[in-house]
Amino acid sequence: MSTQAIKRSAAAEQAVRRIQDLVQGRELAPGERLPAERELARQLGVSRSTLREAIRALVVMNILVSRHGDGTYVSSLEPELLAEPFQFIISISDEALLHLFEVRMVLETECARLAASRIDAGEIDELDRILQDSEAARDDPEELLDRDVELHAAIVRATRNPLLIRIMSGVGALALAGRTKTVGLPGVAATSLADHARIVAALRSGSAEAAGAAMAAHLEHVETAFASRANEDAA
Amino acid sequence: MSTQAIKRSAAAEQAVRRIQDLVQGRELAPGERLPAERELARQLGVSRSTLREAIRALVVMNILVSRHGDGTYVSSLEPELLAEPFQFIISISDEALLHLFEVRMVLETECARLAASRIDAGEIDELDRILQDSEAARDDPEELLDRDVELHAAIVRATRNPLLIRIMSGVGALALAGRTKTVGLPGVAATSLADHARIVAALRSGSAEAAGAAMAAHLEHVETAFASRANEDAA
DNA sequence: CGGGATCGACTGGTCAAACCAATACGGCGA
DNA sequence: TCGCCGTATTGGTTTGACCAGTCGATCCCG
Repeated sequence: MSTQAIKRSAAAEQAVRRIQDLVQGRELAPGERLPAERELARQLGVSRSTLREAIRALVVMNILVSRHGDGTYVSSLEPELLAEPFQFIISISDEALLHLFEVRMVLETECARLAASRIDAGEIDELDRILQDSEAARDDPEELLDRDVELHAAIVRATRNPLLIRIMSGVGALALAGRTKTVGLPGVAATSLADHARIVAALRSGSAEAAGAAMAAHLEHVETAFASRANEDAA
Repeated sequence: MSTQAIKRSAAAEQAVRRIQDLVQGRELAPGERLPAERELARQLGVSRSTLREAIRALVVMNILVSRHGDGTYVSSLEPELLAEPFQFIISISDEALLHLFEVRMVLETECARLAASRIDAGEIDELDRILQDSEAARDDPEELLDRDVELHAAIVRATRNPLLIRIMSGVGALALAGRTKTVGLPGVAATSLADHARIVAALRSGSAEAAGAAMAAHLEHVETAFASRANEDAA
């Protein structure tokens, strides 16, 4: 490890950058162990406290992993892991519910398309199981909502795209707030069950077009149901 | 601020989560000032060192901003700002970059479709201006990159969907890291100029289909250019 | 001789108290 | 009124101590 003393000011910031560069430059490989804090602090010419601030920052970003009593290691650096904190960016927003349907329409239909060509047998089995559970919970709105969320999440996962999964889980968190308002509407539950079955069938057939269309239709059903209820409320 | 003592173990981790929740729940607004470290540490029931680790982590993620001698503030929370630290992800692996292309393909083509039906004359003028500036900067990669980003951002804004704009500005910040790898490739600049002109023309005509197709074609060009470079590197 | 319990060295986690350094702000003087 | 300066306040860094897990070698017992 190439290490040079760090000037006293902005020491923590520079320590972060230094370590990050070592990781980025592959001088520290995924899974590799860092020197002990006391030793690394000495090498970098900063105090242990300052170094710990730097390490903590990188741990929170899932670039490093600290194991109490053992040591600090470079994480696997899987995109899935590194993308995790990214979700925060979207979950910040709150004025979003109005435009949520549009975003879901864009993202989820395309997710369904991608999933159609990548989903494997095991995942299709999982979708079938969720459908069965949904049927069984036909009269339990709470349970139905959970299965709803589970189904959509499983489809997104089948895209195998970590970034997309992160973005959708952010959007999904927002969607949850909206869904609690729509699931209770008369007829929506039954319609959604049928829609979901159609989506899964399309995924099984492997047709991207059919899967996308089925998802789009589903979202449209929910949206119109929500819109009409909003109108009734206004009346 | 609602604060409760934190159990001694995993104190730093919990302090991060606590503050993050306050920000996410808007109990701490963008630009708002946090209590002084010594005071906040007392409120959270942790030592100042531990609290500083938490604060440092959030500073590195651009969620907080510390000003020496002044105080610690919540950042503007602009998506571009929050996404910046995660450019690291893209630079780490080409795999992540491919995921990013996929996400852009999904989102930006749909943005172009939406924009086609909502864009107004003033925005089209702006796009024309950007195109002209791009032409003028044909031989200045730096400038060309800026205009590239500007054009894509303008199209996204034309969707008039705040949530979509938010998500895309996060994705756009990530894309920045990738674009620096692609802009310099021979032929890409010229191809992109032509692609951009075609996209703007489609938007002017108001055809959602044409706009989406033009955007999809553009992204595909860039992706294949990158993929072929990656192959050359491997050879 | 084999295997399990034990102990100690090492590692990260937390705390405390002090001092440095930059900023804000109020009072003072020109 | 304007500008300077001092002081209180705030973040930045350091040091040293102790707590709390983990690992591995050693020791003892069966």
